[in-house]
Amino acid sequence: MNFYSSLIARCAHTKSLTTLRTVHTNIIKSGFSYSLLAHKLIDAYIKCGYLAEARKLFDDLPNRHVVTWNSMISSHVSHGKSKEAVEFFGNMLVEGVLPDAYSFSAIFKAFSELGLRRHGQRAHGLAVVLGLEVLDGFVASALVDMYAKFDKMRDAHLVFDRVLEKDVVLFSALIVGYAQHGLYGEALEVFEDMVNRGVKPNEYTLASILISCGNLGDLVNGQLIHGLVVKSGMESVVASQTSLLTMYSRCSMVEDSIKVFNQLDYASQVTWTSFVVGLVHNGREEAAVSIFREMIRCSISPNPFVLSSVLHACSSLAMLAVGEQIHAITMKLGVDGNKYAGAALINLYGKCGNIGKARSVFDVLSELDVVSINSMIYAYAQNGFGHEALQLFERMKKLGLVPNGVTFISLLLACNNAGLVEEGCQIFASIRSNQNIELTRDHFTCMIDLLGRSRRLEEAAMLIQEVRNPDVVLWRTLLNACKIHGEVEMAEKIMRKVLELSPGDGGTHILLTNLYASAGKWNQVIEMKSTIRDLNLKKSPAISWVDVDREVHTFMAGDLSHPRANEIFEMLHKLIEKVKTLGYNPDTRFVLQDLDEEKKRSSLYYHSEKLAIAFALWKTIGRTTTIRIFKNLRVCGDCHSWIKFVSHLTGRDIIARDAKRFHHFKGGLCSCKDYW
DNA sequence: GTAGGGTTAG
Repeated sequence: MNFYSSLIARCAHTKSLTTLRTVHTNIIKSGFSYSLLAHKLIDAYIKCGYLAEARKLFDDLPNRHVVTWNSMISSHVSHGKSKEAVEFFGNMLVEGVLPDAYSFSAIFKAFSELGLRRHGQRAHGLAVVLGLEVLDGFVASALVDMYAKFDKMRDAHLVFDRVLEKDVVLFSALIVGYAQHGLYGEALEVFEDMVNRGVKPNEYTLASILISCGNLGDLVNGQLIHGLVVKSGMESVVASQTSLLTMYSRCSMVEDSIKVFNQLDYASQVTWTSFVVGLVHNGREEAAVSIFREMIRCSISPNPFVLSSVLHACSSLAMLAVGEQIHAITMKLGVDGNKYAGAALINLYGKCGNIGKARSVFDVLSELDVVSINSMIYAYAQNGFGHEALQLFERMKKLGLVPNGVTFISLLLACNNAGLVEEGCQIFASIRSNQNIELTRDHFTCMIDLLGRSRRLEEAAMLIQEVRNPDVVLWRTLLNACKIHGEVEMAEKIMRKVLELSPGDGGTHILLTNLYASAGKWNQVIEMKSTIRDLNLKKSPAISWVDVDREVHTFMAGDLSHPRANEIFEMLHKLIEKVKTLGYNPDTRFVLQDLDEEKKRSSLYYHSEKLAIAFALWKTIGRTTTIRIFKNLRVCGDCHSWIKFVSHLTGRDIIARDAKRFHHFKGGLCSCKDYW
């Protein structure tokens, strides 16, 4: 008996299941009544992680003691089998065995995991009746944790208050609860209380409290707690390090977060992830990509968090090639159906103008939610696919998902970029009647742009009246519409309004100058230019860039600085002569200087977007790849027409992303259907 | 003889 007993104990200690089974068989063979050893066997099977066998023994056991019930309950909870744990708990009550502190501390977690709120409350009542609620720290902290997970922070705090001897775990459970509900100030208050009472925080407490400081942007407390981490010797604990790093990056102290990272002996997957996320948060996209690469080199498998984050970095830099590599990694890991990674991929392809690929990512998503559909609607919107965006909105409604503010902004943008005025008006009306969506300035701006550009200027002006504090952007949107339709008088009125709001607004002066120029009012142009000079307003220069073979080349108008300028200009001249025979006629209305016709024409020829395209075509002669160019301002009308001819002439697809949207040129046509 | 809380994302 003692012999077997110690054998079982050894198996449990070394977690060797095979030996345990041999011992078990031998006990049966020896004809030994093993009911005396059964408890030990159950315990050993649990320690070896073999719950099925433990259960078999347990089911055959006569007189089951509360300790064995507890073992069955807690082992099932910790193996993620909360449903079974709840069944054990119920059966235990049916058999008339009273639960003790051990049973409660395990079972509350099962309830919260299964979302069984009423069960949890009933069990809480029983714990109160049995006098176990607040006397045992384990029970109380499990209760606090359960209520926090049920979003009942008030109940959590009430239980907490009733406990007389509060230990570090109880404090931490409440702090974590507050922090996870975004109540960082409350978390800090509890932490302060804890320190005042002389309860020493541990790594769990510190991790949560650092996150709270970070999210509050409270660098002072953050640094204080950093000191505490060092003092309590918790510096080398992965979670403390990760939270420290996150705290510094949320407080915009990137350099400090880099310092923390560089001092690590070992970084876990979560640490790498936090670091990359922090860099992206702080606009350090390139650093984020290179850290991500290092992570891969260190054989750390990336999770959807870091993939999503680094993909966002790629989209904001329009690094399509790198993004595609990461897409490949995502597929290899089999997480391309993950909604976070998927939304980031859709965003990437949308921002790089590859709507087909965005859609194919969307189609393999394993779970559709509002955000993932929003990403796809936004991608369609940016690229001028209005009808497709609207169709997706219908699908969203059919799936029973509730559209949010972002959905409506994307839909209005989609209508705007596709010139779908009536549809846009309908969407706007449905936002008005939707109780759950607040009409924001962005919604108005979009709508005013849509109406204004389709010459419904009066309606657009009426709409502005509804906005409480119309800002410069809003007025400038209307001004832009006036410019498109040559409405000088209205524009002048608006100009006065804008200058009241913001006397030195450069963009407005430039818009009005351009309007006078396109209306041929050169005297006013000269006047405006001198005002601009007096105000010392600078017009941001037009820049276009193009990514050829993973190298970015930048061009300004008439730019001779490129090392291959000769070849580029030669190519450009050839292109211009050829497209002229196809019907291209330089449109000098887009030259905003008072020059003679010939000079106006030649100033058009050297616009930055034309140079970028000529370069890309020269560099990729003989290939059929799509050319992608980017421009910091809106693409010029003459260039737009020229690019259409070039796409027809060369048979190449050209995608231009300007400050506002995408243009896909193919076979002499543009996806915007000349409406932008 | 059994038990508690943490760090990463649109």
